[in-house]
Amino acid sequence: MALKRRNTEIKEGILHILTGSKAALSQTDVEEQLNVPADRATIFRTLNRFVEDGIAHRIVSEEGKSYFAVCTGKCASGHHHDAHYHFHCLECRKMECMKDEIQVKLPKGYKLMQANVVLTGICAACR
Amino acid sequence: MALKRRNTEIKEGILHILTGSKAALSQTDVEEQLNVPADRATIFRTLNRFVEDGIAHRIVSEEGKSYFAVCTGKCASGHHHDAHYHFHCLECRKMECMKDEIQVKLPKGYKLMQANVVLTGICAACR
DNA sequence: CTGTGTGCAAAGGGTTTGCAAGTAC
DNA sequence: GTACTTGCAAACCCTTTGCACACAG
Repeated sequence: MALKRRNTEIKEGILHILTGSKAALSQTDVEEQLNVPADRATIFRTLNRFVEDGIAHRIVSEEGKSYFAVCTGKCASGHHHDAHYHFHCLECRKMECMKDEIQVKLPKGYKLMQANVVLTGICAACR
Repeated sequence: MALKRRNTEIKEGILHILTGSKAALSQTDVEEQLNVPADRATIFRTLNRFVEDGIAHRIVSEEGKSYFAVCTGKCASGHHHDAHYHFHCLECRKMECMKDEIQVKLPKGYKLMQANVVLTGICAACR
């Protein structure tokens, strides 16, 4: 079972940033946008806690960096429906969450637990 | 334009390993399977060169690690068709290349250049 | 008061680079 | 001989952890 959570300024600040952002944000992004001073480790732990608690989901870019975005409705703790895909723009570096989910037809016997789908290219705004 | 390539034992050894493997391999995997002694940096550069030259493609796992696999036919230098998806087994840690390609319907104006699709779970062999 | 949250500092792990020596052609 | 390759060593970047103190409930 999960630990109890407390409300703190930092947590709410981070959540507010995530909620207000259309794109998924890296830890560094969050760090820069946060107006409350906070340690790297704190942000790291907070983001991970959000993922654990089903508040946000993590996307790993093709560069190996983690990005975070608030979950849209369907996510529950430990059971994410984040099979929607993401678009990472090489120009503006934004990691956008796309609405559509990918359709996967896994062979027999395979148990799917998570999906990490990142498309890379140039977004509409940058062309 | 690309540099000229030379044939060396290390390069051929690495290529042989990749060709003979059904799963995509990490740099460490290659390092362990290589019978010729080779430096980390060399393997790193060789793998990257393979990707540049269109011989192999790179897949980044949900953990941020890179995996490499030989391209299947359609890949050309700088223009990969690696939109097929990959399955990363949490049990045996294998990164399998699946044959099917994902279908993506990108919004207008988006230019797709690369895809990194990794599904995570338990593979058939591990259940 | 109890246990979660935070900061500081340091380690970890994979990736990347500079430079000089080695070697394919 | 030229220029691509390799090894060594070190740097890099993001991520992660230990520990002691701060603070919400």
